[in-house]
Amino acid sequence: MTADAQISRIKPGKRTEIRRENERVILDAAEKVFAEAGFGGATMQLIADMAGLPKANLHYYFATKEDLYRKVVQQIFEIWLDAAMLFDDAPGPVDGIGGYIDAKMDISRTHPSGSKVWASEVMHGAPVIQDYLETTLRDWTEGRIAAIQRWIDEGKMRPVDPRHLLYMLWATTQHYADFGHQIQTLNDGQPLSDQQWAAAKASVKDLVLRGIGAI
Amino acid sequence: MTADAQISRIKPGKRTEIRRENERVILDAAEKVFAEAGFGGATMQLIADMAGLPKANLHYYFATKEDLYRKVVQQIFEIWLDAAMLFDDAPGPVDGIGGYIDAKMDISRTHPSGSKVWASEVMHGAPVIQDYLETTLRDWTEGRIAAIQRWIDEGKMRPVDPRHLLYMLWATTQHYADFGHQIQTLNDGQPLSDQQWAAAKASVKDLVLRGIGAI
DNA sequence: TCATTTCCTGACCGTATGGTCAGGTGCAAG
DNA sequence: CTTGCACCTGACCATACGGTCAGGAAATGA
Repeated sequence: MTADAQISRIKPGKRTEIRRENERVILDAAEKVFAEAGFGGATMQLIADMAGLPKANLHYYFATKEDLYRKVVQQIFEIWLDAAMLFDDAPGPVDGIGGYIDAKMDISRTHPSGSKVWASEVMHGAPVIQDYLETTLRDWTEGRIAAIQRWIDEGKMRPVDPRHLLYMLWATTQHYADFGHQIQTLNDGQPLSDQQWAAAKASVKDLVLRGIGAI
Repeated sequence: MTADAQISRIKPGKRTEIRRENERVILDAAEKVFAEAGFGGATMQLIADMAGLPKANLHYYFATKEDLYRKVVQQIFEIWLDAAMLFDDAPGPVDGIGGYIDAKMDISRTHPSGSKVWASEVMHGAPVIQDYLETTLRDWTEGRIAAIQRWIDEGKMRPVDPRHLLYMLWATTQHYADFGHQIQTLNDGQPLSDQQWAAAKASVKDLVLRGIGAI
């Protein structure tokens, strides 16, 4: 590797700027379209229109529709994992589980499309991210189960099945993204306001933390 | 209307028998295919193959793909509503909510495809069943909220937000169908056994009923 | 038996989709 | 200025899909 190559990599020129920006625009558009129409219902033309680019340009950055979809799902998976950090350093379930609920509820509000794409992917048998489920997600889950079991052993919460508790956390928090349209319809067609979101978070935390006897 | 017409309607011949049976076969196949591939990913050919019928025969019974899909979704909606009966006659939250959880968990096990089609439909903005959401589901929800509020007023459970409690019930029970593949993967690739299903039901009921202070 | 209705289906059609490609445009290094 | 490379795109192609239809098979009632 030459000094020139290093310099050109350190200083990103207009070229790499364009690539980065266009990939971001396309991925954002794709996430929305995949969430709204599903993989089969989404078309490259729809994504191109939403991204404001010609269809052929999409194929310049992403070889196939599957390739683009795979990138979208991977992007979501990383957001999930980042939120999971909250669990780690907490001294007990109130901070750990409570903080995790807060983080996941925030993601459901800020990244509803991502959550829907993930849900759709899993519902269809996880054809793209099966390996992630079997490695990263499984490892993460086992670690969290151990943490919860530790809290139980320390008497910080009731002896509940950690696995089903995790499922409840996932289900409840993601429901506000995946079924957001249903919730909005039952809210007189209006999206939840800031206050309503706060109330939702408080309700979920209250119900769960009471359920596990942490408060 | 003539007497003949009445008689022929009372006594179903082989004709109506054939129609009923074929419609059932097609609807069952369609439910599976729609659940596995989504509306856009499902093809009439796939449904026909799974039903063991020529594609043209599907169009004899169901005019369009949308028509077939609509019937599938309506079929699921009726199952949901039937399960909701459990709520009505219960004297308190332990029977009412506990029974509702039992019923919905059973449906998640016996009708996973239906649950997935419903979830997919809602995630995509409920293009087909929006009117159901705004009428039947809204009315049912308001009625259940009133029932829960009554239990709260009678001191049979803690004062929780009934609406978010309902969302938690839906989310948690349907999660076992919609995310069944993920749960199976985290269960060493094996479907939940009878005992594991019983444990799941017990965990959900325990967590929820403790959370609302009913036990 | 005959007439009528329902049921069935192979072959076909128009369209929309994912993907390709040749030929551009414009930036940047030498 | 020249060269090279990344970027861009209108036009095109093969395929697969939803849906149609003509014509036949089977059931039913008179």
